[in-house]
Amino acid sequence: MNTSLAIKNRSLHDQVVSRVRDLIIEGVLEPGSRIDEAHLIEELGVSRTPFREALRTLAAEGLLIVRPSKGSVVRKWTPDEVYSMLEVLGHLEKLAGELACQRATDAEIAELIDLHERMMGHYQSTDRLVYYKLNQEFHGRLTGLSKNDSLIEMQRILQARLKRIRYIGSQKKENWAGAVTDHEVMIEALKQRDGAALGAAMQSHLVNTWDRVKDSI
Amino acid sequence: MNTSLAIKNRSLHDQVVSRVRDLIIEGVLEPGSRIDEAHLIEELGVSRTPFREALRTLAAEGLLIVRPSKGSVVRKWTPDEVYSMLEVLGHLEKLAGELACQRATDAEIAELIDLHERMMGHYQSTDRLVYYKLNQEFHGRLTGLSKNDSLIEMQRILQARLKRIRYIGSQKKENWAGAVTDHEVMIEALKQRDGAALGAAMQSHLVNTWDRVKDSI
DNA sequence: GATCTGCATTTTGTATACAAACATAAAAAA
DNA sequence: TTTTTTATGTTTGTATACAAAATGCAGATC
Repeated sequence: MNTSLAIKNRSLHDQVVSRVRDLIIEGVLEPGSRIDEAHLIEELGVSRTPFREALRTLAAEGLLIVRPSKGSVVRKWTPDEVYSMLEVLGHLEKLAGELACQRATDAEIAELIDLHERMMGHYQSTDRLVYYKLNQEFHGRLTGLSKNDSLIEMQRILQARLKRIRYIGSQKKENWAGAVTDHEVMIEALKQRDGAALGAAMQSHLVNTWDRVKDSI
Repeated sequence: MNTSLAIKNRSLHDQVVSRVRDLIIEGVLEPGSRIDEAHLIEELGVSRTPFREALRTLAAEGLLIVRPSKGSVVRKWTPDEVYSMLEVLGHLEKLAGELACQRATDAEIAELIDLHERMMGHYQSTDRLVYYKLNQEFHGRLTGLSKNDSLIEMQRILQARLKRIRYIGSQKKENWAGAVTDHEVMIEALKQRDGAALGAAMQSHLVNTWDRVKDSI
């Protein structure tokens, strides 16, 4: 019943939060749909108290909305909201790119280049899901190289909110090719430690993301 | 007992969250100190369940840390963390300034100028606390003119985390004068709708903030 | 047929009880 | 004296019970 909750050394709260977060991000719980407390606590094998605490955490992360006395619903983003998130995320990743060029070690850059190569492999073999997952990791890791914890945190929150939408946007073939081109430019700038170029590339990558996803929201 | 919790049309959760948030921001609950559940529950006149849900929300906002089985503590920022927050906030407010110049109406700009004038009045009369409060409002309102909800939200989170620290940093007289000069530059750029200048001014304002606060962390 | 009203059912919100983990301090051993 | 052990009280975590609110539906009314 509570099979996958058996990870040790993590509080029950954290486990419930990440379980439900995954259900939202993966689309098992559809945007706009109501959270069925009774059903989910049964499924997760926890009682209402920790489950509801987890809902509060997820609401603060922006993944769902708690409507007083009317239950919680999975948050559904309007096109305007998606645009605003991409606008901010693009700006944040621009900063991340600039800082990464200043602060990353050569080894860290090499690792990221390696990750990029692996992504290219999955692009060649049209392994969409693996590419998508590595792409999330790529953006997270690159932001990590900024060595700025607040930046990393804000990027992670926005990335989590956008995950579903980006997944949908990655499903058209021509979109994918465009994203890959963007990444090539980013990697080139990172190799040269050209902060301005990397920042600009990351920002325009997210502007392009809007073009790719806007029709599927 | 639960006197000030009597605001209508707000869920108990929201009321507890904002009450405790205020206690943290105002420094009644000191950074690093443990949250005395029993005591605060008594004080607020609520039971543990909604109180603990509120703690989860505040933890997600970054104002406190829940240590499993060891209680919650008011989050205490390291100098590095404060620097990282200011680095991000400066960058976000730079974007806000640029967007505000594009998207704000003339009336909105006039209102902000009016707020600025009022701040100057309180600067003249060395009314530090009022100035400080209006200053928070100024930054919030200016960010609001970006018309970007995600940006507004991220700015608010960071501003809440930094509130105490900025208050401390505003206590030296020469610091205050510097901040006022920054604001003059910002208002001038806003009047001209010069996005680049306003963005740069806002960013450098936050860089200067670091200089003002760094010794009092 | 459409809308309203009242009741039963379901769902949500809060309080409380119990169990588990932790902290403290006194007693025992080294 | 110092360290370890054990006992005790306190705090935290979770489950559950009860109260309040919302929802759905049947019958009444227009």
